[in-house]
Amino acid sequence: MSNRRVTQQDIARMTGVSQTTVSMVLNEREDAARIAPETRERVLAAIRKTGYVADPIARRLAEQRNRFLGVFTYEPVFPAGQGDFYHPFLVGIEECAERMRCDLLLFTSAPVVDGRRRIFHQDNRLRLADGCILLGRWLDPDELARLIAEGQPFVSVGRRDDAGGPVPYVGADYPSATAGQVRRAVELGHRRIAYVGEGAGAESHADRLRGFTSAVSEAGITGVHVRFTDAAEVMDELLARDVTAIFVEEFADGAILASEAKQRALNVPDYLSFVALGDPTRQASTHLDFAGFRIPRREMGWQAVEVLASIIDGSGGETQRLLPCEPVAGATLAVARA
Amino acid sequence: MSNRRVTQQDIARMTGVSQTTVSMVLNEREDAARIAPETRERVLAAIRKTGYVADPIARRLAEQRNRFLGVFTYEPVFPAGQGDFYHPFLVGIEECAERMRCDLLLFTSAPVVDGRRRIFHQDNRLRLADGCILLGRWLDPDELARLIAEGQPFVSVGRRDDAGGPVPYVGADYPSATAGQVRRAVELGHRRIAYVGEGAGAESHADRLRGFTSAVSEAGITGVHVRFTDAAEVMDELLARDVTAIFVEEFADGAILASEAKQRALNVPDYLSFVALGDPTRQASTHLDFAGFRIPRREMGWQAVEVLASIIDGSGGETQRLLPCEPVAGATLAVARA
DNA sequence: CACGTTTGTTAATGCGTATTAGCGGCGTAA
DNA sequence: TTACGCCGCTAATACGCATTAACAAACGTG
Repeated sequence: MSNRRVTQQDIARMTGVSQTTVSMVLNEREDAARIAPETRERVLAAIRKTGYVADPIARRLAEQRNRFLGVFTYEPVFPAGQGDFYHPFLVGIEECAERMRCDLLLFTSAPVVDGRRRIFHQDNRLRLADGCILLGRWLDPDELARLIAEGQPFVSVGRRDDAGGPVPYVGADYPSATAGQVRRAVELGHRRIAYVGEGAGAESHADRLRGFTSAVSEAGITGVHVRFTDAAEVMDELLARDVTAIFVEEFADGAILASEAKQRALNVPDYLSFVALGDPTRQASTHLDFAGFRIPRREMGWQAVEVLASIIDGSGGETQRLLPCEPVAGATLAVARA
Repeated sequence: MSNRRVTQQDIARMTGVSQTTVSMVLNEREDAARIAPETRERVLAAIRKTGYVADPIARRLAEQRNRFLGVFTYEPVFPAGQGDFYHPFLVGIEECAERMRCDLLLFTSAPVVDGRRRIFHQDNRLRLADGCILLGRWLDPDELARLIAEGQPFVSVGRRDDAGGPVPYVGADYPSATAGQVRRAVELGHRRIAYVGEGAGAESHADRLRGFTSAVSEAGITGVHVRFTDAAEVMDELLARDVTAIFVEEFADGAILASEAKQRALNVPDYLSFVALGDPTRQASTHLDFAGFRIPRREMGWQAVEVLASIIDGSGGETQRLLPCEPVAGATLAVARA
C-alpha cells in the first residue's frame, strides 16, 4: 500500500472526473462553474471515503493563504520552569484562533543563535503561516524593521516602538496603570516615592517609567529612579532618600526588597509601602499580596489575533491597541508614615 | 514598483544564468553539478544585493514534506486553569521538535462535538502535518482504529490498548511503578491495603490497578478495591475493612481522603498510610508530601516525537515504549500500625 | 581521428492546488 | 436554418522550487 497522501487527482480518477472538477466541488465555486448535483455527490462520497484534505502547502502556493496562524517566541513556547509568563497570552491566542477556525503553528524550528531564537535565518519558515503573532518582552528592532519592509502580516503582543514604520501591536497601557497607582499613593499621603527598575530597554519598562515620571511631576511630589542591583544597597539608598513608597518594575524584585525590609524590621506597609507594576514574570515566592495592577494577558492574546486577522484580510482598522490594566488594591500600600 | 517577492527566476535573469543554476548555488549541490566559481560568485552577489530568501512554501511543495508535527488534544492545549497536566509533555515535545527542526501544529481548529474535540470531522486537517502526537487521558478507540486503518503516522502519549491493530505509544510503566509501591508497603508491615479509584476505563487507570492486584497477590496480602464516591463513605468502608494503607489512583482524591482522616483525628501516616499513584492531574491543594511516584511526562513527550520521527521516515524500530516512573519516598507511607 | 570523459550549464518535469479560458451539446429565439 | 446563450465539464496554466536528464564544449587517450 502506498503511503502517499491522497490528492485531488486521486479523487478525480476514482470518480472519473477531472481534477478541476474536484477543486470546484471542494471550494463550492458555484459562480465559476456549475456541477451537476449527481457528480458533486459522487465526488463528495470519494472525499469522505478517503478522508482527503487539501494540502495546505500547495494551497498556499496557489491561493496564498492556508488558515495557519504562526506564533513566534524568542524563548521556547512551553517554558520548562514554572511561573509561565507566556501561558495566559497563549490561552487567549488559542481561544481566538479556535473561533476563527485557524490552526496554530508554533515556530519551534527556529534555530537558536547567541542564546535566542531568530526570526530570519537560512530556512525561514515564517511565510508558511498566513500571519504571525510575536511574543516576547523584547523584539529585535532590526527583525521588526525587516518584517515591516517585507510586508509580512504580523502583530506584536506588547507595544513596540516604530521600526522603520509603525508596528502593529496589542499592548497593555502601562503608563496609565502606573500613573493610577502613583495617584493612589499620593492620596495616601506619600510625597517621596521611588521607581526601582530599568525604565528603559524593553518598551514595557520604558512605558512604566514614563507613566511614573509624568504622574509624579503632575502631582508635584518627588520621584526617585533607582536601578535594581543589590537588595541591601538599593534599600540603603531608598532609606537615605527618605522614600515612603517603592514602585517596582519587576514583581520578583519587589519580593526581594520586601524581604530585605522585613530583615531590617521595617513594617510593610506601615513604614514602607510597595507597589508592583504588573504580574510576576519571573519565579517569585512571597506571601505578600502586592498592590499594583493586573496585565490583561489573555485579552491581549485574543485581540492580537483579531488585529492579525484584520491585517490579513485587509479590512483595515486600527492596528495598534492599548488595553487597560485592572488595578489591584493589595495589602502593601497604606497611608504614608508621618 | 512591484511588491512581488524576488524569485530564483529573477536572480537568474539578473545574472544571465538559468533558474536551475541559482537553485544549485543555493543548495550547494556539489554532487549533482559543478558550478564555475566565477558563476557562483555572480549569483551570490545578486542574491546578496536583492536579499533573496527561498520561499519555504514552494520549497516544501517540491520536497514533499512539511516538517510539521501535529499535536492533537481533546481539550484546549493551553488550559485556562492551573495545575496544567499537559504542560510537561509539551515541554518535551517542543524540545525534541526543535532539535529535529520541525514546527508544531496545534489543531486548534478542530470543532467541539458533544463536549470534546474530535479528530475526524468534515474539515479534517490532520493530514496537514507529516505526523501527529495524540495527547489525552482517554482517546476514542474508534478514532484510533481509523487512524491505524488509514495508515496515518501518529504516536499516542500514554499506553493504549489495541484498536484494530497495535497503537504506537510512549507510556509510563504504571504496573511496575504501582507494584513497587505495594512492595514498599508490604516491607513496612502493611497486610491490608486498598486501591481507591476506577481501575478501569482509561488505560492508565487499568494499568495501575493491574499492577496493584498482581503485586498484592504475589505478596500474599489482602487488597481491597474501592471506587471513590464520597469521602466519608469511602473512609467508613476502608476503616471497616481494617485497611492500613490507601493507594489512590488520583492525587486529588488522596488529598480529600487525607483531610477526611485528619478530621477524624486519624494520624497520617502512623495510623493510616497514603500512596498517590502519580502526579496531580486535577487541582489539589495539600500540605502533605505524598509517597508514590513521578510520571516522566517531559521524557514521554520527547520520546513520543522520536518514535513519530522513526515512523515517518520509515526507519523501523520499536513503536511501543514504556518508561519507568521515579519513586517518591514522601512522608505519607510509614510502618503499619500494630 | 574516432571515441570517451569531464565540466558547466540548461530544458524539462513534478509537487498539489486554484483559476482561466474554452469546448461540445443542447435549447431557444431570430 | 442560423445565431446565441446556457450547462456541465475539462485542458492548460501559474505558483516557486528541486531534481533529473541531457547537452555543448573542452580535454584527453588509444
